[in-house]
Amino acid sequence: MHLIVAEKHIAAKRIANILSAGKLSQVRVNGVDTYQFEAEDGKKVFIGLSGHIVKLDFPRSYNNWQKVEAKELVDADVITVSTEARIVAALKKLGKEATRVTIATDYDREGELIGVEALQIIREINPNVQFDRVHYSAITPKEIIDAFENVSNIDFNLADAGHSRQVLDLVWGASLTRFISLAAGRLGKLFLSVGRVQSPTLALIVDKEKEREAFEIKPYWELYAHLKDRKDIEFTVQHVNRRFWEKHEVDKLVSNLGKNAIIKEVVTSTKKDKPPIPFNTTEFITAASSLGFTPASAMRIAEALYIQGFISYPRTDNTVYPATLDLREMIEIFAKGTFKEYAEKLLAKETLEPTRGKKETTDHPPIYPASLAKKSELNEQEWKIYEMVVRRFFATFAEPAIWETIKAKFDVSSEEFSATGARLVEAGWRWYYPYNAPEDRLLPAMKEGDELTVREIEVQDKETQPPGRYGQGRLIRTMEELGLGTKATRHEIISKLYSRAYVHGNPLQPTKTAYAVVEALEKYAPTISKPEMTSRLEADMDRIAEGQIPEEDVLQESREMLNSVFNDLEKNKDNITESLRAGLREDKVIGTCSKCGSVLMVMRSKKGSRFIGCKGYPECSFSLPLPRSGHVVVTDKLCEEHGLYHIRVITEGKRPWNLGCPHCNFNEWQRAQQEKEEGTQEQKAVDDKPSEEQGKRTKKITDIKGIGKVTAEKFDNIGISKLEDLVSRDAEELAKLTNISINKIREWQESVV
DNA sequence: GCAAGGTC
Repeated sequence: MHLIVAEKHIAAKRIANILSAGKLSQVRVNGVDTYQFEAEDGKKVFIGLSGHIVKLDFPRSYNNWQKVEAKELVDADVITVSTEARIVAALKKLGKEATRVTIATDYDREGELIGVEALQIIREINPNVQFDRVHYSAITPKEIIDAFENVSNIDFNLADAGHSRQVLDLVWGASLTRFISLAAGRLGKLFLSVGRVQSPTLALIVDKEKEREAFEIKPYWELYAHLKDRKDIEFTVQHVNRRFWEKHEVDKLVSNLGKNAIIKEVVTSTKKDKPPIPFNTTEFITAASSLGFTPASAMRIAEALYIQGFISYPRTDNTVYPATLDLREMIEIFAKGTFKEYAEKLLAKETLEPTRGKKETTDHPPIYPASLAKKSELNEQEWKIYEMVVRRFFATFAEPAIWETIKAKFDVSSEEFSATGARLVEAGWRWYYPYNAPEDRLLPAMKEGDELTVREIEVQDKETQPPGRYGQGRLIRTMEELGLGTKATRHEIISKLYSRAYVHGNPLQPTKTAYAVVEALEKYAPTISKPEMTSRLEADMDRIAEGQIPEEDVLQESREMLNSVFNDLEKNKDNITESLRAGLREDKVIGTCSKCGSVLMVMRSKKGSRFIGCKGYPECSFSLPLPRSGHVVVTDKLCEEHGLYHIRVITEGKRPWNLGCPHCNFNEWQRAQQEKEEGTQEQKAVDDKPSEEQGKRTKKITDIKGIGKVTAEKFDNIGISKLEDLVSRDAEELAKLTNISINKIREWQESVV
């Protein structure tokens, strides 16, 4: 039997479909769908993985943060543990029968590693199995058939390169995370994380904030003249100095200006505005940002569209359509339906020459629309994203847009003014892709020597602005430029910074805790706070992939470096603890106590519950309640009534909750309580009963709303029959074992508590 | 409980 292993289920299915010419059967092996058919040379079985099916970790004995020092992780053993039990089991079962294995994972470094991970599992059971590798960069009949006619060998060096990345990320990340968390005394859910990608990203945000703080705001003035031509058409021109730094200068100038203006020079020209390049993930996220989508939601929606078959694979670096894609055929799909007129116009062209971006890779094609959707099939947000992908796809085949521009110079009492105008004369690609088009800036027809009247002189007060904070879209772009993260992880890294309460708001604003962590790292572990760690790793991985250096040497050198970082860290542990704690303290300040004027801050009672308390305690006993769970983030928005900072509560996997001013919130809660009391006095006795009953009833899993027989059986299969078991197990693990969405499971777990 | 990278 010939076993073919793809990176994901859908890829296995589509490849099997192509190679069997549609004559395949679906067979479930250990709960995993596989695709099989009889070929001339025997039976072929296709299985899809779910990306990595194993991960690296430390042995269990290193798990206790308090007992095992962070430094010990540097030279600790690194073991491989499986994360996809069902798939691993299916691989073993099929691998035992196989005489030949073909690795058909994605054509990139991680794909090579994912393939080798699967192969190693198979070889444990079947050491002598024959194996090979196929390469394709789009799942089209031509590419797939070519690939299987030209099989090549697995590149173990390339997989080693990927493996070295895994080891370094784990060793550096886990050890420094543990060290910083222990030093700050932040254990449990509130730990402070450190990583090769997240820490330099956080440093970008902190550095930007520091730049803003250091920025000196300076006033300046701009001078405008509102003119009127002979036909009474009005327009505005600006003094060529643009910015005046002294008010008296501009005042003096204004006092000398007369009522007449003369056109000194008119230059007209045409400007070509090139069509946009195909979407890769970063380009897509940037475009979606300008429509108001966050990167995480844009990717979530793209994933949903991909699963439904409406768009191609959304995680790609590639900005060049591979030659094997039949582009005309792709456009023909849209010759009916919503985009008919656009498709027809493109199809009328003799040749279709798409634009190409700078990045050409082998992983996947750029993102393109894969099938025709009706508006009624999608929700509003999905439609917006889908429409954008379709329009962008079309725009990449369209002509440039053509603008007519005018630059004119004016003389008012020997002072020079100027104006520019632009008018779109040929929409070109902008007809297909009308998003964020610049507006026409119209100027009346004019020629040199024309005389005009000055209707009014205007001086505008302005101030220089500090550099803007990073919006999520811009941050993703910057991360890509610096080589931080990958197409599939950048938006997740940003989500991570939010859920660790390192940042809040959009554009992103760092907390004082983030300042403290970044400063500690920059001082004592600068390697991991800079993007250069990634570029250096990339260079090392290239050398491993090319066989110039063994993986072990790179790991050895890196561990030595990390050990010397730890020497520094341990020498300065007290300093680090002090500065981290100072940062954490600052993040807890809510404002000033209205009763005694002392500082109000987030505190913990002896029992462990959280509240806002006054530093003047015990003389002053003012306090406000806080929600029991989630990160409390103090924002910089001030309540005008109470002078307290607004609060946001962040829980991983949930939308942030803007609680607002804690005092206002408390007042509202009190009012609601009172109304309830007044309205339900008599009903109270009745209300108590059901809750008692509920206490007795919620013993069985099926008592939870949304869990029926089928779901209960799924849980039973993995050994969960009691409510306590459901609640105490890790939601993520349960999601993997049962194939039920993690959010559902969390919802059920929370409904019990 | 720790990272980053796949995929869902």
